Amino acid sequence: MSPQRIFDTLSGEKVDLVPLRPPEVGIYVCGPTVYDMSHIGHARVYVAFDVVVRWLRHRGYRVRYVRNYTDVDDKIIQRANELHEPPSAVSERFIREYQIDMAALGVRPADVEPKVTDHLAEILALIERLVARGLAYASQGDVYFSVRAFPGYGKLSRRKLDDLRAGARVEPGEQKRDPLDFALWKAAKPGEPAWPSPWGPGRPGWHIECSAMSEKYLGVSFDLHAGGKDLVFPHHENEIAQSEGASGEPFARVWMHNGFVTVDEEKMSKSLGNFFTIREVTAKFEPEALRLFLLGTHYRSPIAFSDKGVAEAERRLDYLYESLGKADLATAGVEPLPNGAVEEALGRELAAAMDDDFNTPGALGALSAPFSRLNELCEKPGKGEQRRRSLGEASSLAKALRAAGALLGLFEREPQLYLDARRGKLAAARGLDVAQVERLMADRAAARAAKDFARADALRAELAALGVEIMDTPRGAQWKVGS
RNA sequence: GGCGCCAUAGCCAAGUGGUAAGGCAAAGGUCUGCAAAACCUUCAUUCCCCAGUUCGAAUCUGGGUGGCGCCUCCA
Repeated sequence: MSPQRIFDTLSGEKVDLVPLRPPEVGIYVCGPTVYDMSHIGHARVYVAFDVVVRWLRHRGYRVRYVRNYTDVDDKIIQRANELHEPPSAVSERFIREYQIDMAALGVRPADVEPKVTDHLAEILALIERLVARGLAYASQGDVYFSVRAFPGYGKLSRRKLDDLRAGARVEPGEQKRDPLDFALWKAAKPGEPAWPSPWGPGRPGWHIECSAMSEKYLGVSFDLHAGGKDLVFPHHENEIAQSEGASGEPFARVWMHNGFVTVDEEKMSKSLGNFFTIREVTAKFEPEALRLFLLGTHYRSPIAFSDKGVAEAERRLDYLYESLGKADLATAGVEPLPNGAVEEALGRELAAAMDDDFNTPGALGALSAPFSRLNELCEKPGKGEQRRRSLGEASSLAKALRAAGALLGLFEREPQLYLDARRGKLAAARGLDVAQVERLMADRAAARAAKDFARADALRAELAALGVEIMDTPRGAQWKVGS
């Protein structure tokens, strides 16, 4: 088997995945800070790495996937104050909302989803190790990491300490020895959530949690660490400093970072205010269409979010489900043939794309020809023995396509359920009276049976005015709501 | 200012040395009572510009232009 290629931020090139303890692969993905609804940028990360995990498992790796929740943080506290709620109520609510969004997008839960608030002991132990090794120091209830004491600092983001100096920020009231130093532990101000520590009551800094929790669940050294590109510096750089500083061992072997979602050529972000929540988009479009849209661009490239783009993905998704639904009807009770050249090509092209740094656009491209073939077989199966062979091939092809889809987290639903739900939603959006449509459809069927084509066409026009498209099939007329 | 990324058809988007995947849109066709859907065909002698390396470059090197990102919370 050819090796899995992955672009590694640390080395700056594509590398072979060489697991530390094959066939196990440990992956840590930085999860959300739960203080608000998730936006499309979050959708992108978690869809991207959901596909990575699905693919690695398909390749036979035993993946241990850890994705945390940051449930203590300045922004959560601020939000809690605005809402006059305890911070824990805010974080718990947005964890639930996040889970709803992820489920809608077909993002499977990780194997371990640790929360910061459940890992104070591990975090405090790690900070103490850093202090003991001379890499961290306490200062008036805070504890800081001493960046200049860790020789490898900057290796992930390719920065020199002296270049960083100019931009380093010092918050008012901070007691750093060096502007580059960052907080491991923050002394609590009155009214803030706090845990006891050797340095007084306080809470963890942002970066230390990932070092502590990845070590607990994946070990000091592990295979893959991932997140959005914006985490390279300082978050992931700081994690390396903390983890390697404390252990003296290498931290994550390979680092993966996904590109941004942009709107009007700019990064989608909270501070710019140009973000769309996942919930807003999935109210308008099929959640799965958003997933398909996201997978249409390689995970490392920027992707320009637009309604137009998602709408196009949604039409494509309709096609995929309609094709599979057609195949289900046509091949009911048909014995599938053994896999042939089309299935073989599909598997090969899919693997070639995915093995090369998870090239999902390439993988989607590999689906096109087989779907065309599937439609051809189902619509024109021929007669007699020819028909048996056509439908047998269609049956095995549909199976192969579903398996391919499952690797990408696509078209896993029953086509008929998808199509019914979709039609219902579109009909409701248009305020269509489904009973009336069915009545007109029945009238038209009667007119057609009586060869009264003038009346049939008049009824078609009437339905078209309502936004209904008619499809005459060998099994009778079908209808759908035009988009 | 420092560091990094990107530029492929009307639109979206793969492809990182061997002669431009795929999707959308568009045009023609097959099928159909007429349609729709589906299927078939057509659709970049060319990959931002200039120079270079090479038998050969969208792919490598140098220069330019344009855009974006990180350096501060961010996925």
